[in-house]
Amino acid sequence: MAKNIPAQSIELIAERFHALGEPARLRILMALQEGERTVSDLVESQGTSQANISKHLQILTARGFLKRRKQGLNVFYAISDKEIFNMCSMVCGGIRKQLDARSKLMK
Amino acid sequence: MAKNIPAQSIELIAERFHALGEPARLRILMALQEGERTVSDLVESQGTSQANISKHLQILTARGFLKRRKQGLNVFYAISDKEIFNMCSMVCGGIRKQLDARSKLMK
DNA sequence: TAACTATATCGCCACATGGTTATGTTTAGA
DNA sequence: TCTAAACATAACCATGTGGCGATATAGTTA
Repeated sequence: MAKNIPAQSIELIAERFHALGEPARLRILMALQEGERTVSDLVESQGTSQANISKHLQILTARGFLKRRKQGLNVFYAISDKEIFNMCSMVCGGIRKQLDARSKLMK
Repeated sequence: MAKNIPAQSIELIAERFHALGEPARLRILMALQEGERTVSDLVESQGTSQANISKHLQILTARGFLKRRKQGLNVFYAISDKEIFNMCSMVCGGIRKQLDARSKLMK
């Protein structure tokens, strides 16, 4: 399946996981799950500074998770790789398994 | 699919992605793909310090990716959640798509 | 052109993190 | 019990990173 991943690619893969390993960025992705949003929209819904949102959007875009569309004064961001959510589901499954195993040990 | 993820879980998901967002840890996972290994095995194959390997193993274990088995003086680590590799495959797919899109722009 | 709005970027600071060396702990064997 | 081996943990340092406020830039409108 995921065999024989060239050593060089490891860095690229890590970069992507790293980009997803930040609650603030995951929250942005969740917000975008329902459709494209402007920076201002996100600033409002996430309750953090505009500079902060822009920085996170920049990272997610550079890693290929988001796409940018400029329209007048606004910039719309949208999910460009929906696989993200499958990955989140997998992670959730793992967490569930881990919690189950832990609660069995506690019995 | 991955809808309605409670806000509280976001932190847990991020923790897991974060654990995978480190080349050194990904390399350990790749090495374990072929079966369980002792800490010494990994120290040798990864070419870094034993303390460093142990620290990474601790993180991967705490996040539920690895399991530990002690035998005499040795400690064997093994993959406990094979979904990791599916996730890596997804990420690789994303990278490929991104590179393709980029090379088309360069034509 | 001037003023305003939306976004990007910069400079800074506090904190997290990866790596190293040194030390502790556990287990096996003499 | 003493020593040595395998691993874990602590202490430390250098670097990376998330957050903020301030500022620059681009596009709109008057």
